[in-house]
Amino acid sequence: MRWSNLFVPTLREAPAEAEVASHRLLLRAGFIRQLHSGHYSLLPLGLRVHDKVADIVREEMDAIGGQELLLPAMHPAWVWEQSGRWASMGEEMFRLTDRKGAEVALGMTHEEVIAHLAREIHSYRELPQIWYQVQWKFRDEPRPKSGLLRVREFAMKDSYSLDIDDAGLDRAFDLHQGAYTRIFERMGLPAIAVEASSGAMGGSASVEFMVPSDAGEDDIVRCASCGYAANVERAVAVVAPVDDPPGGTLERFATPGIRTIAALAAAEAEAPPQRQIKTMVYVLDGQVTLVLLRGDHSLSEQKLLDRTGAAQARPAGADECVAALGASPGSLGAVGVTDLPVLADGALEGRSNLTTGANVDDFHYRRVDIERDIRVGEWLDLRQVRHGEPCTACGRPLELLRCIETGHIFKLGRRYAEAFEATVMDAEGAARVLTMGSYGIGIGRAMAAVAETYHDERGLCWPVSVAPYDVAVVPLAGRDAAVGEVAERLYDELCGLGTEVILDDRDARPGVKFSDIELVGIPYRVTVGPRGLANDEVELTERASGQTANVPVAEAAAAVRTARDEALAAL
RNA sequence: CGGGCUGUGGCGCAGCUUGGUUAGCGCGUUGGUCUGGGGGACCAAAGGUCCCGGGUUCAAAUCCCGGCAGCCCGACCA
Repeated sequence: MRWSNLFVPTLREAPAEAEVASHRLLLRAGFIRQLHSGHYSLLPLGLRVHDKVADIVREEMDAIGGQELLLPAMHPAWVWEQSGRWASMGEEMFRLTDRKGAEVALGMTHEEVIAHLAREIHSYRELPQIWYQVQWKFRDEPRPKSGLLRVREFAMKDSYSLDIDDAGLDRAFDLHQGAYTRIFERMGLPAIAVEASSGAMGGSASVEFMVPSDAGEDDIVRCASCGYAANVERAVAVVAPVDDPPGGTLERFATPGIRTIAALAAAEAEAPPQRQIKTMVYVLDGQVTLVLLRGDHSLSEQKLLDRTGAAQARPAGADECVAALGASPGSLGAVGVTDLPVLADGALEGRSNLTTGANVDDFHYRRVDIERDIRVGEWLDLRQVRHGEPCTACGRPLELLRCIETGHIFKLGRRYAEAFEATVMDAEGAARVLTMGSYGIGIGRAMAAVAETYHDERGLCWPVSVAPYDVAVVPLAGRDAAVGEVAERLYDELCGLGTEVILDDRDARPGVKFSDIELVGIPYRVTVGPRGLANDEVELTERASGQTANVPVAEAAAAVRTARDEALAAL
């Protein structure tokens, strides 16, 4: 490809709305353009990277026996009604009505469609199956952001395993875990497989693939010494015991104007945060519920959902607190509460001589013994793990890492197959409901994660496996015709060797060409100039390291090919 | 959904507080001359519903009301 024919609208300055590196650079380098919040056009270079990512995914899916298919992006409402998700999905699903008045939706995932298709399997002899597609998903995200990282329409590779029993599902799950590990390795992404919550999907196992990045939206916990890794939604850590001095009888005392844990700790020597009870009022599926944590701990809402099985949780409003407990946030507590469910985090178990709100504005209780004074309905793990807390497996400090979720695999079980009556005959002639797994990778998000991982102050630095082109040949022609001829010859030679090459044939100054090529992030640059040609040499520069070597013209193409192949093999 | 910020040529911005020349600057774009190994110089030119609608006023990019869009934080989110 000649640069002069290529549509690469590079920008010298990043548009003001772009904040994170991948967003800024993909815009500046002419890979993407926004049409609308959360909807991006992939320009020629962007599409090439996107395709390369998708092709790596396809190769590894094929390698574990996956079969590619393509399902509709638009679904009739009835398939979602059949699984019960038409009602439960809420506003995240784009819904519309066709000319006949029929309700339809844009698919945000395809479990239903797969389960419906799976009815065509009748015998255990036809199992197992792994079906996958690279299809556009539509999700009406409340807040699209960060370029390609969080959008409302995006390509996802989603695969689904169909098995007759749990052992088969386990096998399919393990195959996917292996495939995902190879996929991210090949893209150069240092993805960490972590235990995760399966969230609204349910299921017995759930692993997320997380790429560390400040641009991410998820936190994981990792133990560098034993390898334990989990999403904070699920992570556990050792809680160092707190020494409670001997207490005594419960006592109410005035705390005028004190509304926060910190303010109470400042006012009361006997009430440091770890000796307070934090009382949070939540509405779980419509039921007002008290959630108790140690004062210095914070609640993980996902844990609350997972542990209680509630579909929805939201903090109660101030008015709801007053209605339920008679006081406003800041003076709330669970002492004496008998008419509301009380959930408490395990870190509070056995504690005494604590301080908490008295359910009267501007009053707290001291010397609370949690077993004696509070009727705890259930003890649950609800707290969010903090950086540096000891690992439960090996005792070493855990690290908290911000990450981009690039893949998620989980076992669905029989929920969807049951809803669609996807059953097969087993060897004994009995009907058995299929069990399914569901496995996703966001293609565009993975691409953005690579951009987040590989860039510098000059621009993008794509790993060769996903780079839009392998090499750029840059003639510094001026009026020197020989330079142009050598560049053309090298271009042909490189194409012939199977490398993907751009010839920068623009009549532009060297600085312009170099800057653009570095911004775009082509892994190798061959510079052809009169200076080098005087010695029958060209320069070979590696984008990532900036290292340049002089190479005889006759050997240049082969040198590029070798360098590329070696880099590819190293991934 | 709550909080904050922003909408002015393709991109980055100024002008708005205190209404009043022909709406300006840098970059980019087009033509030309020179230049030719890191965004070069000079000359000439094109390019604008100042987000939209209404209002106030002799007069609105500027003030007022309403809307829309975008970004950030939070909430939410396989």
